[in-house]
Parts: sequence; C-alpha cells; structure tokens
Amino acid sequence: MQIEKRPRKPTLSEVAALAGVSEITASRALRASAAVTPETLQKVQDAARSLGYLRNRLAGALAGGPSNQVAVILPSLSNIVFPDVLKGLEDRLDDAGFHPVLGISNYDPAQEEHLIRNLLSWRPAGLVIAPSGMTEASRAVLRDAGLPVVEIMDIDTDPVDMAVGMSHRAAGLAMARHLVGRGYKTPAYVGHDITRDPRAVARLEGFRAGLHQAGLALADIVTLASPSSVALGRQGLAALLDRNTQHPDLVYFSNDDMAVGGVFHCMAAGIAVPADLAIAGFNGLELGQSLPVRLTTTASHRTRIGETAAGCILDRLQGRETARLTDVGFSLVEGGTS
Amino acid sequence: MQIEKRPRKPTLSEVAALAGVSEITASRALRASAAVTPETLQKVQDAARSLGYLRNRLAGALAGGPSNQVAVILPSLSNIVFPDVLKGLEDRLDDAGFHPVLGISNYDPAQEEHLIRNLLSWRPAGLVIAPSGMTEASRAVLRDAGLPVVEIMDIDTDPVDMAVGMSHRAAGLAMARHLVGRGYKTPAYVGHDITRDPRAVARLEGFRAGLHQAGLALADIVTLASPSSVALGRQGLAALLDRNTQHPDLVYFSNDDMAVGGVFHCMAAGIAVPADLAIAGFNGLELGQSLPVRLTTTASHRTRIGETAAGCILDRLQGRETARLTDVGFSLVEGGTS
DNA sequence: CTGAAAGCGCTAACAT
DNA sequence: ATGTTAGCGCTTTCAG
Repeated sequence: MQIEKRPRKPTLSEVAALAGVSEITASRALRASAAVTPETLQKVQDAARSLGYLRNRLAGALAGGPSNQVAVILPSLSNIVFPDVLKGLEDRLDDAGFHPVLGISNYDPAQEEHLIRNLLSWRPAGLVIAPSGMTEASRAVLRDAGLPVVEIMDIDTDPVDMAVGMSHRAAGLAMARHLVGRGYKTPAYVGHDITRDPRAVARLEGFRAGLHQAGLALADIVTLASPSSVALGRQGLAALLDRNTQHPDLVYFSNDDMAVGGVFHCMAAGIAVPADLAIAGFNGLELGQSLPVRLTTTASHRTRIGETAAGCILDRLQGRETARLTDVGFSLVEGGTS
Repeated sequence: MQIEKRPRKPTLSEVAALAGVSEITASRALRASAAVTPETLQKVQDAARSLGYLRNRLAGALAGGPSNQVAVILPSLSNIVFPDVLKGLEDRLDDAGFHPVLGISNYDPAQEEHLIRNLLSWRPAGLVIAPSGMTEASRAVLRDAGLPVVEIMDIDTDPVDMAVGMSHRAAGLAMARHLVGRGYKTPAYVGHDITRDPRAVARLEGFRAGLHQAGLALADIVTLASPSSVALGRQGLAALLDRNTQHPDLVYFSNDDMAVGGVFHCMAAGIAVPADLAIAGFNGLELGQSLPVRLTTTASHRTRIGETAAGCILDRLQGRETARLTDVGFSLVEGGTS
C-alpha cells in the first residue's frame, strides 16, 4: 500500500503511532542507539517503511544528537591537488557515515572567514581546512567552536588544534640535495603565480637552501602570474631559455603540471631530456609518471593527507587520542628526466 | 571585552536581551529578512559581535527557515571529470550562498540509494546527482522528496525532475563522422572498464553507428577491466597493436586519459601520429590539449554542466521557470593527432 | 516596524 | 526494555 496524498512528510510520531509504541522507542529502534526488542524493532521498521518515513536529522541534531557533517574548506578545486585531498577525506569519512560540506575560499582570507562562520552555523561534527592566510578572527572562531579542527597541507605552522601535512621546505631541500648529488651545476626555476601559494614558496626556499649548502645558487628564475598549468610550464620554460642568461642544465618547476609543460616544450623544441636539460617537478601526479620518460619529482601524499585528517576528526569524536602534528612525509621519485 | 568563560554557545535570545529587543527582532536583524530600523540593526549586530554569537542554522531550518545546503552525489572523485563538475556546481552555488554536501556512490546503486536517504535526511534545498544505475526505490524517494533534483551528465534518459548534460551517443557519432571524413578506413577502439561507465558505452555505440553509416566497422576492440588512466591507455594500445589482426589506421579511445596514454605509447614505440596511426579521445582535458601535438577529441563541458545544474536548483528555488532537459552540448576538437 | 505565542521534529534525562 | 517530560534554538504565523 502506498500513501496517496502527501500533505506533509511523515514524522517520527506518526511512525510510532502506527507501530503502537512511544515516540522515543521508535526513535531508538530507527537509530539502533539502545536496546530494543527484535519484535518492536520489526514493527517500527515496518511502520517507517510503509509510511515512507525519512529521518529528519535537523531535528535530531538540534535535540542533541550527533551530526555526521564535516565542514571542509579548500582554496580551490581547479588544482588537482585538492580534489585528491578531498577524495581521501571523503573515503575515510564515508566509512564512518560522515559527509563533507564543502566551501571554496579562492585563496581569499576574507572569504575563508565568511565560510568558516557559515559552515560552522550548521554545527558540523568537525572541520578540515587548507588555510589561505587565515585571519586572526578566523582562528578565534575556530578556537571557540568547540569541535575538532584539522589544518591540512602544511605542518610548518602552528595550528589552532591539529595539523596534517608535510614540510614543503624539506621537500625542496631534499630535491636540491638529490639533484646536486647527480652533478648538476646551473639550476634554474620556473614557477606559477606563487604569491598565492606559500607552499610553493616554501619549496623554493628549501631548494635554494639545498643548493646553497653545496655552494651553488639558482642561475635564473622565471615566475608567471597565472595559476599553474601544463601550458604555463611550457611557456615558462620557453621564456627562460629565450633569455640570454647562463644556460641552465636543470630546471626545478613549481609543480608537476608546470614540469610536464617543460617536458613538452623540450619535445617540441628538440631538446634532449635529461642530456641537454634535466627537469624536476613536485607532486608525483600520474600525469608525470605516465610520460614516455617518467618525471623526476617529489610525491606528495595528498590523498593520505585527506585520509589522515579525516582520521583525526573521527578519532577525536570517539575520544581517542590525537596527535597535534602529523607529518605524512613525501617521497623522492627518481624519474628519467634528471 | 571578551567573554571569559564559555559554558555554552550564546543563543539568539541572549543577543536579543543584550540588545534590548525581542528574540524575533534580533532574528530579523541578523538575517536582514525583514525591515528593521537602522538603529536596532546596529544594536543587534553589536550585541551579536560582543557575545561572539554564531547563528544556529539547524534550529533555523527546523523552524521552517530555508536551507543553504545542496546534496551532491557523484560516482567518484578519481576521474577528473567529477571534480570539474563539482567545481562548476560549487562556483554557482557559492554565489548564492549555498554549499554542496558531498556523497560518493562508487558507481554502486545500493550505496547511491543509501546516500540519497542519508543526505536527504538533512533536508537540503536541492539535490544534484550523477546517477549510477539508480534503483527504482531511489527514484521514488527523489520523487517524493519535494525538492529540486537535477540528474547530470547524460540527457539520453528520462529524469525524475530535471537533467543537465549532453548526449554521449551523439558525441560518438559526431566523432565517427569527422574521422570518416578524414579518410580513415580501419578504426579500432581502446577502452577502460566500461561496464561501469554507461556514458562511455553510449559513445562507443554512437561511434559504431557513425562508422556503419559510412559502410565501415571497427577493425578491433580492446577493453581493459580497470578504471581509465594514462597508464591503462598506453597498455591498451600496446595490447591492441600486439595482436595479429588487421592493423588499424585510427584508434578511438574511451576518453582523453586513455588517448594520451596511446599517444605516449606511440612516442615510446616510434609510431608517427597521425601518419602511422591516428588517435582520438573524449573530454577535452587540458592534458591532451597541452601535448606537443594537440589531441583530437570531443570537449565535454563538464564545468558548465555543474554550473547549469546549480542554476536549475537555484532557479527552481526562486520560483523561476526551469527546463526539464538541458543539453549543454559538446564540441569537436580537431587536434593534430588525426 | 516590532512583539507574543506556538511549534518545527527529534532526543537526552530521568523515570518505570 | 519502554515511557514521560522537557526542551534544543530558532522562525512562522498572527497581532499590534
């Protein structure tokens, strides 16, 4: 039998009435939150089904029940890095029956602050954020929110609550050491609009520090005022090589997208890689690893960052102990382009 | 002045008390939902600020206020297509102050059904779904939910409410016609695990129909039982060419990731593209368009699908008229690989 | 423009 | 194992 009219969504009390039990019993049965006789369970479930009952978690959460929403604030979805992180988050959250509520800050601290308030107004169970220059007000709101908060990507800063990520400075440093060890003498750098990307800046700093330790320095730098892309990397390398400066034997790119663009430029311009020019990136994207010659790069564990951050939220919610800082590390990928 | 203790989050009634107005007036002031004297507005805002008041939308929505959450169900985040769609959704939703609540179905109808109920239990303002074989029960729930529902990606099926996407069959057909027009005679196909991807199947069908119309047929087909990737495309083409069948002069790949893998295989194996072998993909990813030789492909307007779907939700919510079916179309990209 | 009353639909806290 | 009582914090009526 189906209900013919649908004047209003059926409520728990209607389910309870039909099942011949009290509201709270129906509630317990439907949530499996407390012991309920198999028979009553059955009755309630049948009643719910026959009425087409759909739980209202708004009311449940307001009445003190738990939320299964987790606010997630990312700076962008255009950079593949963040969908990867989101995937990790979603995977782990989903296992526990939680759902991300998404906000995109567009790398804007003011928008970020607005988002934080807005998402928090739904009283989520936790919040995960890839910070974009968080304002002091933002930090204060998060501090007072009384829920688990995980700042992701970077662990070089001091988090409000917890942080999960890697040291980008260390990654740049490690790459410099690796390449110095392979004998390159005149390294250059090609980057995208890194003013909005403090992590890329940190890598560059680490890279320079690594060179410096070996008595080397960057022979040249090109940075372009656009978001990173394959096309931009191509263009950036072309611009670099067009200059009448000391010719580099190696180019460190701000990330893999850019580096792959560099590789494509070399292909098109007949430059042998790595014989004439070595190339290195950052991220370890599938893209770079699928090139005819695998890209030398640093694999960032983006999905793992998401998974770990979700894990922190869940651990906290379940009263388990959590680390303030979690370093998921990185791995150097010795490809064929260096 | 800051509050020292924080025994409980401040409520609207505390704000109202401090501002010396009634609860409802404070509510109106904070929402700008009705006319309020500039003075009272100021008083209320000041009170809210000084208490560190954070609106509770759970209560608001339960009391009949609007929700600004939109449920979004996608089959995966691993395939770049869906983050692209999500980006479009987020962009448009964000403009209107709405937020996506995300669920991933993993291409599983049962999980999809579970997700629908779960997300709907938060009483979102609307729902956007890229269907994965929706069960009849799922459709029924959506039909009865009494909110705007947009099914995305495909418009070859009959939606519960609205649909936004393109005809994948038409895209395959158009590509076949284009390539036939360029004189190819022995086309082959390389695909990923298309049993889970009805849209890829529809493209293949369209492609075959197009060939048929020209008196041609597929010379060979390879499909591999894994999700699409560059590596898989490379492997697939290698497998195809290894066989002792009629040698193809053209390969249509299930999508761009796969096709780029094909291009890479050719590079590595010394096969001239398109002289020895032409290659075509689907999606129009930046990846393919950044290759030394631009990939021939069909650009799907993924982000626009997201934007348009969000627009449908918003239009409906604001009482504007909405189309049942919206075809965002596609465009043939005549690259250098064919 | 502001207020008073009533209740959204559910669950925690105590009973029993 | 089940029921009773009280709200959760807000917004919708309807008044003034």
